[in-house]
Amino acid sequence: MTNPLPPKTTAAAEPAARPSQASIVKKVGGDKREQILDAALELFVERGFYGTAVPEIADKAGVGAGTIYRYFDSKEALVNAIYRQQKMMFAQVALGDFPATAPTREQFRTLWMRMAKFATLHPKAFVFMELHHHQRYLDAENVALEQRMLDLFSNVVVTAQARGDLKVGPPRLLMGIVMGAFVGVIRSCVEIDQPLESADWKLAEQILWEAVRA
Amino acid sequence: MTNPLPPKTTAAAEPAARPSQASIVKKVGGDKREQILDAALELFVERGFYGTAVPEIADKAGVGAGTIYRYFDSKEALVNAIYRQQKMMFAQVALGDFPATAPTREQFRTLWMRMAKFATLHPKAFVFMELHHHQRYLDAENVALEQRMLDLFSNVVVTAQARGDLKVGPPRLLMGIVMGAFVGVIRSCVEIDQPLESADWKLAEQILWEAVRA
Amino acid sequence: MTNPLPPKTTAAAEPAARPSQASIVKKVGGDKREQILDAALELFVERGFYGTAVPEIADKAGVGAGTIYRYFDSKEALVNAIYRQQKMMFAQVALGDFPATAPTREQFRTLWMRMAKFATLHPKAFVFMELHHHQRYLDAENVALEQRMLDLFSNVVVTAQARGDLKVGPPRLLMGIVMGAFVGVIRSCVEIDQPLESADWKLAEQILWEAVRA
Amino acid sequence: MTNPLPPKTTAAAEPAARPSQASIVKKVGGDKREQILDAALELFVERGFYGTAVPEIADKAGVGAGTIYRYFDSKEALVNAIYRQQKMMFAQVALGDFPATAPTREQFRTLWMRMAKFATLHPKAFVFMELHHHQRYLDAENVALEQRMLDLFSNVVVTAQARGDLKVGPPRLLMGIVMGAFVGVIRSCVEIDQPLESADWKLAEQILWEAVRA
DNA sequence: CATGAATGAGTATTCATTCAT
DNA sequence: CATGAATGAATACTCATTCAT
Repeated sequence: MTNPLPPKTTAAAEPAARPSQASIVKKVGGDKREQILDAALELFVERGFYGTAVPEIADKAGVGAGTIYRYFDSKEALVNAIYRQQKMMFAQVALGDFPATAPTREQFRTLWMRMAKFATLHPKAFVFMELHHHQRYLDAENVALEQRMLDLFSNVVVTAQARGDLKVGPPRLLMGIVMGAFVGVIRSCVEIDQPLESADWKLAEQILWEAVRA
Repeated sequence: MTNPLPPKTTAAAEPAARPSQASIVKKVGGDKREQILDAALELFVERGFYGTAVPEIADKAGVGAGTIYRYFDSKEALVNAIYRQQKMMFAQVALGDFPATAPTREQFRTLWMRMAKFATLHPKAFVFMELHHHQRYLDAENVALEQRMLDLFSNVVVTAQARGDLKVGPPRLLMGIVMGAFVGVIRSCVEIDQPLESADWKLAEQILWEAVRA
Repeated sequence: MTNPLPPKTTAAAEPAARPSQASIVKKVGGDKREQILDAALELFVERGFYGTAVPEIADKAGVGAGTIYRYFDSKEALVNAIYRQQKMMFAQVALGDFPATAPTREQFRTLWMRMAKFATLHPKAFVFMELHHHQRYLDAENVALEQRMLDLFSNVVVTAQARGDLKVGPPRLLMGIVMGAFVGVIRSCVEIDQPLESADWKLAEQILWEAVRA
Repeated sequence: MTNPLPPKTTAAAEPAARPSQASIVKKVGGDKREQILDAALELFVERGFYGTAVPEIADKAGVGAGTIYRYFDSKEALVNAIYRQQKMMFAQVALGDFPATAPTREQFRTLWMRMAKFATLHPKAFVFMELHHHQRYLDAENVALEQRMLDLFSNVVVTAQARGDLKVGPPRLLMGIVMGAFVGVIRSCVEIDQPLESADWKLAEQILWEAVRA
């Protein structure tokens, strides 16, 4: 036993292709970064930010602990990067090409089903965003991002109220109800680790619409 | 259904109010314990379990760091004690003397307004319970306690569905919607640190009832 | 009896020399571990196990406090590693290639002088083993190791008694006398921090032989 | 040489038995002090000085933790008090009314058997004295006490050597051998928690005498 | 006198981060 | 670039000692 811990031959002795690539070989270089983000997301969801050790993330990502600091300035920067990434992806899915001129009923359905789609594809990401909402370690940019999205949603609600399609009342209240209910639905199926049926998503949508319609 | 959660819950698990008071000044003894529980609740809500240092709790409670360990075996025991305490208090308020024979509409209103009352009086406690739901450091007793409460709520829903008063569908889904919406409402006002008006609580109740009624 | 204590002793229990050296500079890696062991040995002898703080060990070893935990799981694991190491080294020196067929007189002299040699080279190690004998924090493996060595010595005594070369009487008694006297001699010179002359070692050997010979 | 260790240097150092009892009820007051000394002796032997917590001592002694500080200034003062007490008692038994004019053989036997008697009656005390020999927390008085006893023994040896009754050689060596062997014998029976038979004590005495006689 | 609740300095241990290889 | 050994500041927890009752 000369070398008790052989120097872990990382399968691919690949020549680093620089994380910042503008084009083709997006995979190789970005791989490590993605691995880290994925591992961290999962662990942060399971154990929280302070409950997760950086070496644990490195282990799960299959990289050295020091490597994480090549891609992120600090643990805090990492959690902020995840938050930003997920929030942007969520915004893309939920609000991209939003049918601004469609009837409220259709807007509501569109939003709900898009959110449902996102949450089904990325349940961890959704829970992550919920948990890290308003945490002290979120940076200014993420706080602003959060605010902007809130405003967007708020705007939709106010507009719909103005059209007389939604119940009158504090927009915050209506949004809180709808978003809260959505999270509640997500949780109810995450807890038993079993995705919701499509029919149930539609039922939920119907229920919530009846709740907030004028 | 007068006492939904019989006091069987391991009273022995906590030293309760260990300090032996001779007689008159009953306050002094239990005070320290309460101070610690209060301070910890607040900090756990703000920074999470792992994000809160024991000496911080001690500082905020106005006691020595070592004193915490006279009342609780460990930081984990402390968070479990808080969880248990709050959950029991919530159960007391929400489910104590529950109108089991009343019409569903009234049951719903009763439950909602009681929860609203609790959340208004103890907003931190409510957020605390939400955050610590299903955390790894919750002990078996608390997991069981959580389950029992879920079953109680579930039972109410199933009964009401059987009576044809609520929409058909997975009880978990309905409960998730209602509880989620409730949490969403709480959050919408906790975030701006401003309690909800009584009228808004009633509005919210009305909205949710319309959402789930048959 | 060439290898009285085969190296079966849980090599895996300790990471041995975890640092993986490429090849040449084999020293650097194991150095830290040795430094820690040496520093700890000295301090444990001077102040005892509980009287020695881990940072003190780190200071004396010239490493960071955290580094100790890269090499040893805990303070207890450290003291056990030292005990094991010293006991094995002692066994090697004292019992390695033991003249099992030689006359008792020569066996006695051999054993005594080897022990004397060891104790002269590693006086601290000897005192360490004496002090930590039968302490609560010794692990099962070390307890077994201790027992095995006792049995070996005991066997030698019993054999010699059978040959009629030693006084009759409880082997434990004879061993206690010889080993106790040996320790007494060591102490008498450790206390004044001055090694014993070779002539005195021979005198002591002569004295003890006359004590136990038939 | 009737009283080899004149009593009470620094009588004032300890409050002795402060509790003022006129005469009859001697028990109650001094009891506590004795209980503490006894409990501490036992625990110090089992777990060492630093390994024993003051409240543990209090528990075992059946007194409050604060009470210990009524009788001893500190934990260190307590261990010193025990050491002093035991050493004095040992001196009393071993050296009281020492047969200074008797033949060396008889002196040797007397000393050995008295020590054996003491060690049989107070095995814990004996082990305690061995373990705490030369510890940093022994105060000056105890160090001096230890030295005085050593000198006494040394004197006996030198005298006997001068008479030609003992082997020539460093007195320290001879004493180390005899005292070490004695301790070895004690240990050999303490380890198996079984007192030595009277016959074995005599055998050991015979063996050691043959070892050191001229 | 006796107590034991309270304390905070001190302990073992962990972990984010750095840096030599 | 990637690594993981090394670090020391920070953490949970302990314990000698005090002091109000």
